Amino acid sequence: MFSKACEYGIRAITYIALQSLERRRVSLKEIAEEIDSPVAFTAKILQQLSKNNIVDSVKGSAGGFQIDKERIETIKLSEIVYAIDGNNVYVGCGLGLKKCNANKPCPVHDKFVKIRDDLKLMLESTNLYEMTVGLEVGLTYLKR
Amino acid sequence: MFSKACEYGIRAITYIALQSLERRRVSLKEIAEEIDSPVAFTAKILQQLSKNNIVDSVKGSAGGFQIDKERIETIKLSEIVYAIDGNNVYVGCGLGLKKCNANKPCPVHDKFVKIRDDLKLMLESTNLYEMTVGLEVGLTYLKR
DNA sequence: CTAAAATAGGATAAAAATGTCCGAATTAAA
DNA sequence: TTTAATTCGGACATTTTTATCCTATTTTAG
Repeated sequence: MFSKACEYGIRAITYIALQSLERRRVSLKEIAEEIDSPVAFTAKILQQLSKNNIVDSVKGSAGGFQIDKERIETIKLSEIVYAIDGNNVYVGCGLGLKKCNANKPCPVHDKFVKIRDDLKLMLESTNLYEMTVGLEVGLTYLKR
Repeated sequence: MFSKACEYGIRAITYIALQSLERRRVSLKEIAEEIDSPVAFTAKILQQLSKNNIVDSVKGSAGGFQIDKERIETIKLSEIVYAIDGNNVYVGCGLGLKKCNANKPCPVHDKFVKIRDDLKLMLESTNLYEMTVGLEVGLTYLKR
């Protein structure tokens, strides 16, 4: 559904959000360990998310990544996905047609629109805070 | 959502089905033209679909691809997708975790399960015949 | 001021997906 | 029986995605 980069990105941001709730700034190394992802690759993804103002990065010793506590509830899963995978998830024909739309639809246009709309709605209505809730109490996980 | 190979595959099979309704066997060349796909790559995909008994291939002059008329209504979109992309679409965590399940779920497990189940249901309940219906009357398209 | 710890970012490498080429095998028709 | 039209299948090429490496830069602490 998403690229590997996007999967790592979501997991990374979720972990950062969890720690940011307690005002802990976390290092790339810690993030990669906690979400079980390749360090350098994760760095690239976080750079991109930083440029898109989803996460704040601080250079230097004692630097790392964090998210404004107030923003954790307002950042939507859709924004993270968009920052990494662009609008590939939403746009584009299920059968790969360039100009598939309601006027000139592919044979499964309507059925795909339904699925995509549901996905879009889900991503847009899921915020970062919800994603952290289960983690604290060991109900949900970010690795394995 | 699907790989390019799978997109071409679905379009190819749909075109073959459309022609098979009138007992026309079609060549690779014709298929690739009608669905606007790379010829040699489409050949590989059709080989695979042929091995999975979704399409019949006939070698030699006047050879080509066709589907038993009776099977067109029973072949499901899900079978085509499975033959090319395997169960990637259904299985696997949205965030890329190896062992994500109801017991040890990722933070968005339930929400993804919902989307995936809907997609699965859609693919399993869509047969090849429905996909050809609009094509004959110019309501749906397989290229552009 | 220096050293250590961290992110930034360019260059490169490896792997996977996509796409091409060509000869072999098969079949129908001339 | 030869030729032409076709699929089959292996090898190769290209592009994209994933991943690594290394140096530069920034910042804190001593």
